[in-house]
Amino acid sequence: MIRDLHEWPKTEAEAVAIQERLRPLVRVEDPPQVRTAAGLDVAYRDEDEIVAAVTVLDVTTLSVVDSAVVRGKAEFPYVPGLFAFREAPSLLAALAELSVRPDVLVCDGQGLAHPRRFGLACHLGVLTDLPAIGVGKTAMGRYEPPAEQRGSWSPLHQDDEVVGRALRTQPGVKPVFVSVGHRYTLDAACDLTLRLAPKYRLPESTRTADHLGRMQP
DNA sequence: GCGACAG
DNA sequence: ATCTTGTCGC
Repeated sequence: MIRDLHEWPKTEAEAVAIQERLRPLVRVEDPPQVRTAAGLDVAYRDEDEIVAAVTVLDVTTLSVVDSAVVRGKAEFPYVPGLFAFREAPSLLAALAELSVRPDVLVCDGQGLAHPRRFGLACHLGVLTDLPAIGVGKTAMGRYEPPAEQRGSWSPLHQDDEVVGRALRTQPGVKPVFVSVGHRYTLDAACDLTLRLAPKYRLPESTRTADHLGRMQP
């Protein structure tokens, strides 16, 4: 179910090699019916102490139906492009404590919108084989600002390909950056993001996970 | 040398 | 990510 957890990298070169090995396992396809969505977020404390929080929401009511929190240590430094190696171990531990298996992971970061097309959402999706999407707060690539109204979007380009979308979840507010993680399509990922963000810029799933992690003593 | 750089 | 005052809006 969860692969490669016992061979976490010690160097950046090992980390890149793992990304390139797992990258072909990403599948882009229509997701099955989504009734619950998990929001994942990590809060940072002192030095390398981190708190991984996961909340599972009913996509229709946006109510929290399950949650888990795990305190841990960052086993990898923050390196742009290798973000998953810092947060994924604790997030996977938190996911393992859930009693409800979510239909999709909504990750705080990128999926295919990544220099090697294997961001956090792809990594978590492949390791768990759960559908996953990435909803980031900053762009990894170039884009034209979408129209000001909620729901409008524009393609996010990296090199010469479309790796995601800049999606306006609230009128007149900076867009979020949506990309496929695993077993999802870009269209479906944007639909889900809009359903999860009826009131604020970020999906309710990441907001509740963020609050939960921040609340931990 | 200068700017970029998920969280 | 986190460090931080006041301000605007619901």
